Amino acid sequence: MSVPTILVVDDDMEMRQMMAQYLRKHGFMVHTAATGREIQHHISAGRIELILLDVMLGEENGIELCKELRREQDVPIILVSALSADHQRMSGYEVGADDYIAKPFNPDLLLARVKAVLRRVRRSASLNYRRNTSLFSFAGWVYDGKKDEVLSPDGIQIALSQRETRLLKVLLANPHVPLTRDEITTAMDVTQAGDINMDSSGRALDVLVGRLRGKIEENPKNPALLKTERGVGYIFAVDVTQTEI
Amino acid sequence: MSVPTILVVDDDMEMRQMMAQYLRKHGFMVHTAATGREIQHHISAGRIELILLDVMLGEENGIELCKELRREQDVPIILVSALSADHQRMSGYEVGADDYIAKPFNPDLLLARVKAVLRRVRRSASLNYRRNTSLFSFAGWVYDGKKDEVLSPDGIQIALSQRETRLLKVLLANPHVPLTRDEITTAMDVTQAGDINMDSSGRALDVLVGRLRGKIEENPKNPALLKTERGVGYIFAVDVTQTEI
DNA sequence: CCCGAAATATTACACATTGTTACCTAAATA
DNA sequence: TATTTAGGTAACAATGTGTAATATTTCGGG
Repeated sequence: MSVPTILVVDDDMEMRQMMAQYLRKHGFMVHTAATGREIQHHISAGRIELILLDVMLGEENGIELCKELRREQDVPIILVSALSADHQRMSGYEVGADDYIAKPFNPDLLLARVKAVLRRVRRSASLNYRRNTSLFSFAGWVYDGKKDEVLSPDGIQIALSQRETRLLKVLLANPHVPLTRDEITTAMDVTQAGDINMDSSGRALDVLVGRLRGKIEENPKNPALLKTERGVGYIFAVDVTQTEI
Repeated sequence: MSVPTILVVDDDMEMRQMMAQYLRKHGFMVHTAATGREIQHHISAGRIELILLDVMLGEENGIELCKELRREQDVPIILVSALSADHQRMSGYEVGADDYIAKPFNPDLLLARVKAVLRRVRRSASLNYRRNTSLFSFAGWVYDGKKDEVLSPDGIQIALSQRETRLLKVLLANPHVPLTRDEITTAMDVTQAGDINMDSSGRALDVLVGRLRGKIEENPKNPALLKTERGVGYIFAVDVTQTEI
């Protein structure tokens, strides 16, 4: 199993099947389980992306199970229960559930809430992922987020140093925004954890900008891309007003 | 503003204040707003970690606002509304809300659900962070996964070069395992995406090992930690059989 | 339009990092 | 033991990067 899968846990077979079928009908991969033991089994076996957990699980207690799962795992859990009093709901949230749905429920609403939780999880994941390796491109310039080089609009590879790459990354990630020296300096260090901070006081940034211009600008003396915003800092932008013949 | 803050948006001042006060009482930083315009303002001004958004916002429509916000932002949103019919709830989830709470609500339950969403967001974030920067330690040697330095068992900081750090990281991550030159070479490049592959043919690795030994070994000529496995490669290990006086 | 102060650019230099090469030593093997 | 082979290391070269000194540009006020 490697496709993200929802695990439906309920000791009532009918209920279990109903939920599973409904979710499958809407395009999800679904596995089912009836006991806590089986949950563990599924989790260690593969990629469970969300657990729909019944609170009253025969001998076992869904709340307890949820608490245990949370100790080791970060799998999102939606509790489902016939107990709908506020204090019962709250104990569900307290043990780390992501949502708490009262039975009987409207299956469409269940679906909506499942989607909401998944959306949240996936979003956070992809955002953080991008932070490190996404592709940046602007005005035809492409940085692959990995190698120390950029592709010019003509498709020519231009090798950069590590430091130059980081500078470019920060600027490309914020096109048309004038960045202050401090912002750039900070961002360059944050960009790649684990470095001695660059001293934002000295002229290091200016020198670096100069070097980068030397590599990516047609005419470094009169930069068309990496421009200076006097009194502010630098900006990566295309001047649309500029009349090109 | 730099502390994570909850933004409460409701055109009814009493309601707004009530929610804000309650959340503040429970340790949250809270800002309030009455219109969509103000939301934008708060978001661009600083770190809003969660928005509690009333669905019926005078002239404006919370659902629409939510949809718009989602287009650009990833801020978690909990919708609050007097409209509690299933289809109304569902339209809330559809536009990307993380939760939908019906008025009137039990403030404790609101709090629980706010916490549930924040927990989810923060968890995902910190997990992804760790993915890149976990801590390695072995036999008293600690590498924090970030800075280019290690702590010796005596707690002394030893500065390393980038390359040395990567080598150590690979070795620390596989203690007691003899690694071939190829494995080390590959791992060092994979470790940090975006590099020209190190040529595993030359003697670069040997030289690097020598340099690292010079920094971390008591007696570099007779290494006690970073040992050579002749015909294989290198290994980071403590020889327990060795009788130390 | 010119001057001077402030901001930015550039140049020269110092130093660290890192790979290569050549030569040396130690270990394995016949 | 002689020979062979793997690993160690010194010296060098190519880069990368920051600092400091110097040059240049920009912009507001005479």
